[in-house]
Amino acid sequence: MPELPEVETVVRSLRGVLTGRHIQAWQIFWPRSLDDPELPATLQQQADNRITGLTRRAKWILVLFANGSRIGIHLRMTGRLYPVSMQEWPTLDKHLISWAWQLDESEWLVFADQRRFGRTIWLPDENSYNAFNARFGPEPLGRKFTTASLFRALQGSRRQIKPWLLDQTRIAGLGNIYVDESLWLAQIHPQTATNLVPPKQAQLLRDSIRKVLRRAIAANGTTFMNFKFLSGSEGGYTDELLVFRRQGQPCPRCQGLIERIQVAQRSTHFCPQCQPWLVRS
DNA sequence: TCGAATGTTGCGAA
DNA sequence: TTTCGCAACATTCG
Repeated sequence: MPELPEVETVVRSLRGVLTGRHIQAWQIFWPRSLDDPELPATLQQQADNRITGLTRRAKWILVLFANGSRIGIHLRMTGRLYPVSMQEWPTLDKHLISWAWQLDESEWLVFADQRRFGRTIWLPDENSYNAFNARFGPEPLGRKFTTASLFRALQGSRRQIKPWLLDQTRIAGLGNIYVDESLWLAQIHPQTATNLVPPKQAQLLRDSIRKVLRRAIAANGTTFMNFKFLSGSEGGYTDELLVFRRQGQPCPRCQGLIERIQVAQRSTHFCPQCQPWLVRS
């Protein structure tokens, strides 16, 4: 359950649950999910383990501690992060769980992950956080994601636009679903070379990305098989998808048939009729 | 049995 | 230097 809106949904739903709590114990079921095997011991040695907040950067969940250290959690394809009561905890099937924190008042925070791709990293200080932060491009919903900066960046590359948008060093947080949706809304063919996108289309693309992400966040994300936030609630954006996994169905804009092709090893959905190869302004 | 699945990384070859 | 394809990670589902 992986893209920006789903991660944002998890962060918002867990912020109130985690803020102010302490991690009393850490149970590890899949050690490889930890970037640093010493992380649990390191955390225990911290004088103050109070969680002061929860934020998101790209598709990472960041848990903030009182002394300025952070833990980053990436859900990858199938990760889920949710609280579980003390009563419920013993009944859980542990083989799907990568790790779990025991919080104050005897609640558990579970990181369950069917495919076990999810990762957890340790950012002890500002230096490590800055290095982490530098790995990503601008947040698409942030102030720095302007039409001018997007157009400039597009001019600097000759790659196909779809893999370019998926590249987290260019824009942070977009994944396969929302790239297809955004390109459809902006009427840009996914294989268009980035440097051939005219300024007007760049503006439309920037606005489309923000519109799609905002609507998805408002709907609590998209649910396929694995994404559920908190205990079992489903994301509502699944019903609002206009092209993703709708191959063979009529385009909502022009009634052409949605096609599915491979672009950069990812399944890609678009309308060949109203997303021409290259759009001129 | 094979292929594909919301993601990321690293390697080697154009 | 940039871009691209592929494998790997691990598991389930159709």
